[in-house]
Amino acid sequence: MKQFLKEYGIFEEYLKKNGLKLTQQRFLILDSFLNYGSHISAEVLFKKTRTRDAKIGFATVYRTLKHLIKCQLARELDFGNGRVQYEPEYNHAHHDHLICENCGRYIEFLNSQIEELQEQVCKKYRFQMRSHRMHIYGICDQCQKKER
Amino acid sequence: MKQFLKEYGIFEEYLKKNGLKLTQQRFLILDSFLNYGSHISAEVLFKKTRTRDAKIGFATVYRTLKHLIKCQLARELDFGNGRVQYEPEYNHAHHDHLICENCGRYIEFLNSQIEELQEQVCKKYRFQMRSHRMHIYGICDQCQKKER
DNA sequence: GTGCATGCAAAGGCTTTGCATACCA
DNA sequence: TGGTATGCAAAGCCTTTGCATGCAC
Repeated sequence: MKQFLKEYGIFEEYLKKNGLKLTQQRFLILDSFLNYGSHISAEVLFKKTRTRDAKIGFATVYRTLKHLIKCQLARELDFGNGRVQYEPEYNHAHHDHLICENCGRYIEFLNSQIEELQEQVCKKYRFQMRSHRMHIYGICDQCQKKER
Repeated sequence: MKQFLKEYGIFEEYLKKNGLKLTQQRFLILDSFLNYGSHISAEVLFKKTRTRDAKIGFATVYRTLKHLIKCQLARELDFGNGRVQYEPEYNHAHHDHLICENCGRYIEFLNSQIEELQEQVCKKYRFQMRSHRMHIYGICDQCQKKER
């Protein structure tokens, strides 16, 4: 629990502000989440956390994730495979995803020209953008090589 | 059942090719789907079809939708609200969506520059694109006006 | 007639909720 | 001490599957 001090601080502040309690479980889940370092499903996060606290429950993981989203430490991602993924949001700039339909790998990318064009589109439709997601589905480089 | 002759033809051919049967229900569901003219959920499609055939079942709607996707008459869309939406694919060029988080309205748009940049991104990562989705979430013009 | 299709209901998978107990403040 | 948090299990929601009956071919 040495790194991610800022994130802990944000979570602590959020909990205090909302009259919520600073429990071991909540910080254990946050820590597992941040240490995973990539998109993670609630199930995997549950399992990861369980290796450190054998009694943790599924419901606690889901409830904690909701809090992490509220204080913008986490972000929800739905790749349309029936289970929501979560990824760290703090200190993690906006980006889009290439999703390999073969191995399930996610590649993050950011293209400022696309971002700018998105804003232009919104202007044209007088649409007030709050967030946006771009998902490109296909086959990644490594899987293409394997197929040959 | 006068319009959409081409779509009926495509479905018929698909069914025959795969040794499937041309049932009333299947064509009734296809017709309700095409006549709806916009993104539709399985539940709404079920209800729409039910007004024409009081005995139609949920499972038949889902099973038929799977076939419509296979023969590319329909396309699945997941806006991350827990239920999948379906939209006509035949004669309906690729486009992206602005999704109003207030009223739920979907606005379709297409920006060829964005499309081109997406291909460039894929090239850079040697990623073989199969499909892509861009969803912009926010508040639509009409809802902004109402808020004032 | 044969075999796929249907409709019903039950089961699945993921997520949320209810409730008694535990624990932070 | 008082009230929120937890863990368990049950319930919810959307979708799929199993099965007996029905219907297309």
